[in-house]
Amino acid sequence: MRIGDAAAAAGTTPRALRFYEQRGLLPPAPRTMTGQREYGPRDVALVRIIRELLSLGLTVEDVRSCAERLHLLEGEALPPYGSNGCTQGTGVVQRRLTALDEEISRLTALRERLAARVGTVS
Amino acid sequence: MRIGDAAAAAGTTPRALRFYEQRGLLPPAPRTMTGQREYGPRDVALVRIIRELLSLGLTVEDVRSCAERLHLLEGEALPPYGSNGCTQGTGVVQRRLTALDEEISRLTALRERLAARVGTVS
DNA sequence: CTTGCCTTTGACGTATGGGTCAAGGGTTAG
DNA sequence: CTAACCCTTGACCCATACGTCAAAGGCAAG
Repeated sequence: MRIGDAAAAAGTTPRALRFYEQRGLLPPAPRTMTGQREYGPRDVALVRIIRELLSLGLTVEDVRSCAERLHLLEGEALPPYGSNGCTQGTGVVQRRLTALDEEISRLTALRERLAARVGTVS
Repeated sequence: MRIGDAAAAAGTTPRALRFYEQRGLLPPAPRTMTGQREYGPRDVALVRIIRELLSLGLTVEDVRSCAERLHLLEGEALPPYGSNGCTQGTGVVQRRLTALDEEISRLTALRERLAARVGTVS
């Protein structure tokens, strides 16, 4: 499977896959004799996981920091998320939750101050 | 008053003042014969208002869109914010409030989905 | 063999609110 | 007059998660 098909199968673009590899979210893909990347179904599944984690608000750096754990998964089984694998152990999700809470508080306070400026017109 | 003093008086930097002027938040400052910008106390007050609006979460574009109303203020009186001047009439603040609410909702939903992934470990 | 799509790398663009030089000229105190 | 600081414009920098473009080569079908 070449990059275009793998990207489509994972619901994204070749550019994103190269980006994930460059940033260490994906292990370097094996290459054909002519230098083209080769992907298998496990890579597609891995990309799906990465994209889900990113869509949940984790940063590229967050995912990269637990990328080794993702790579360690052998066989065809994929991690059940809640119980082991990447999310637990590093605390990266906890830190993200904290950051999200802080951002929500900040925006809420901003909203209130802004609303106070314009009165209770709503 | 030249730009450095005006910026200091308004609690910011010369760069910011040039930036506001370039982006249309401030009217173009009159120049000396040698091309240096000249500011008065009213300009300083205007910059303070701009900075407060920005700190309240309005974007540069938001403030620019009501810049004319700000410029219209004559005499030494400054607007009481809540009752007239920029904030009311254009709806820009209302739109910002809506955008803030949407962002808060988005982050809150994200927070919940992320928390659900990791379980109720907290 | 050629056409046309796919892949490679590298470099630049996106939006925000300015920060940070850099080169050249103004201004003021001594 | 000169040092020391101030001002001018222009251009590049930050961080995010890629998109887009470009030049150059690979691959399968006709």
